[in-house]
Amino acid sequence: MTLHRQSFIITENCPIRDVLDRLGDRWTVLVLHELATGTLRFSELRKRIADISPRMLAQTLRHLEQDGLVRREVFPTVPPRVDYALTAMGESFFERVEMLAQWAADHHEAVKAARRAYVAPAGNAPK
Amino acid sequence: MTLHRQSFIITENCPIRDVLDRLGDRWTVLVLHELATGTLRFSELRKRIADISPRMLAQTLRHLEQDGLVRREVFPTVPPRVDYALTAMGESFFERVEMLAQWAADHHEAVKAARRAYVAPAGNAPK
DNA sequence: CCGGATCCCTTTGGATACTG
DNA sequence: CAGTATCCAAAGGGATCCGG
Repeated sequence: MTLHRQSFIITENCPIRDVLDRLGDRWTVLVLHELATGTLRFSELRKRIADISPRMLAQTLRHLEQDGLVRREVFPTVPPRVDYALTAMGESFFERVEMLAQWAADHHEAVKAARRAYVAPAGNAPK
Repeated sequence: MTLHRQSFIITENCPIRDVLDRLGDRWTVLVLHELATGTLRFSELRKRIADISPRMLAQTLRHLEQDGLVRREVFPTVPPRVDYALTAMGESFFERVEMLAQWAADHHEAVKAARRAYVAPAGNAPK
């Protein structure tokens, strides 16, 4: 999500953006969800998420690591082994995300009902 | 965010996805933030968000309306006037989003510090 | 086993033009 | 005023190959 100059809330380093940009991509929440269950290796994460490509898994983990939400530990064995785990900050972040997920679960039926009941406003097409 | 078959958490109608897909786009949170201050007209929203295009504002509002988070009221006057306001569900949703934003504000410095301190793992480039 | 580099297709969203 | 239609550029992300 590239940010744009000149907006009410989007300033150069708006904290809200810094968080939401991460939630916006397709995999971050899933990775956090899996790591919340405990330390996992790269290949274990791949198995659990199943349809994530190694490229996106690595990228997602790099971002989370960079932000201090995930800790990466390398074992110089052969074959190599790399462990990933949530940091304390990662856990506290995930708590909030879970609360949002809880809201979603609680209101999912209401949202789906609203979608079914919805009728589009009469559009005014040009031409 | 197109969902893919066969994943641990991503099922056909995963509630988490239903929520996060909305948070992921660029404008939803901003629109919610503005509407949280009270009822607004289309053009008022445009002024407040400033760099949103009419296309994206309309699209974002349609989505929110469809999900039952925003109520749309048309006045058949001339010139036309359309009001937008959060529904009760929209307000309760925004509460959670704000809690996430609060976390972001609280930890923004820590995250930025982590980013500065971060050194990329020794890459293994081909060739 | 871990994960970077490259290629390429798909989706998102900005700019512009137009209508009821 | 309140939108919709169309076109197009940029970003996201999958597939594949490769090297430590």
